[in-house]
Amino acid sequence: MIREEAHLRVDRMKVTSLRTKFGRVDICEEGAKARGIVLTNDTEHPGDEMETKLSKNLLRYFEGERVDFSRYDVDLSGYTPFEVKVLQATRRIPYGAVKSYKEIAEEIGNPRAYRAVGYTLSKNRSCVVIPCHRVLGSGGSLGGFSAGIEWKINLLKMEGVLKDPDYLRA
DNA sequence: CGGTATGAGCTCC
DNA sequence: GGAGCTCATACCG
Repeated sequence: MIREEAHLRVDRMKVTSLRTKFGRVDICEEGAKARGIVLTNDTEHPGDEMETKLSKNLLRYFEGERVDFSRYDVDLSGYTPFEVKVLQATRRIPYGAVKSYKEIAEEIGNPRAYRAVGYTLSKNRSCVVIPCHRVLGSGGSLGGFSAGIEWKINLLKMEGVLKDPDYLRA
């Protein structure tokens, strides 16, 4: 019984890679639910790209289109209640906008947990759909990014948030 | 810049 | 079940 359920899950699982101008992006979907979006520092590409609604919209996004991912279903299993609140608050940041770690902490009713907010975002499995690149330090500093700070800079520049000289003073 | 306060989660005993 | 550690922070001098 457990085996059959596991099998069904595997059948519903789609994994593919997208070629973007910033590097390869790996995505994993289960049914209509985003399970993981990984920004890699890899330029090589395994081959065919599977077409799904999410992959098509991600490609549009990486081409510079203003795509809203806030209605996509995202897998939040395995996260603690605190982490879920952080990730949901982060999801509500619109395209081209930013918030600070502290503002996220305040929004979820735990104003001094700004440091824990950063730690939580470092564990975000679904980049872009949960736009953790839109969370910066409170003075406008970049903060960190687990996929590499270049990704954060590129995405923010693409969304029109950062002008070129801005990231020189990280 | 450097130090300190700070909270969530994890590991070890 | 707590001490001790790690973090993508904030804020002050």
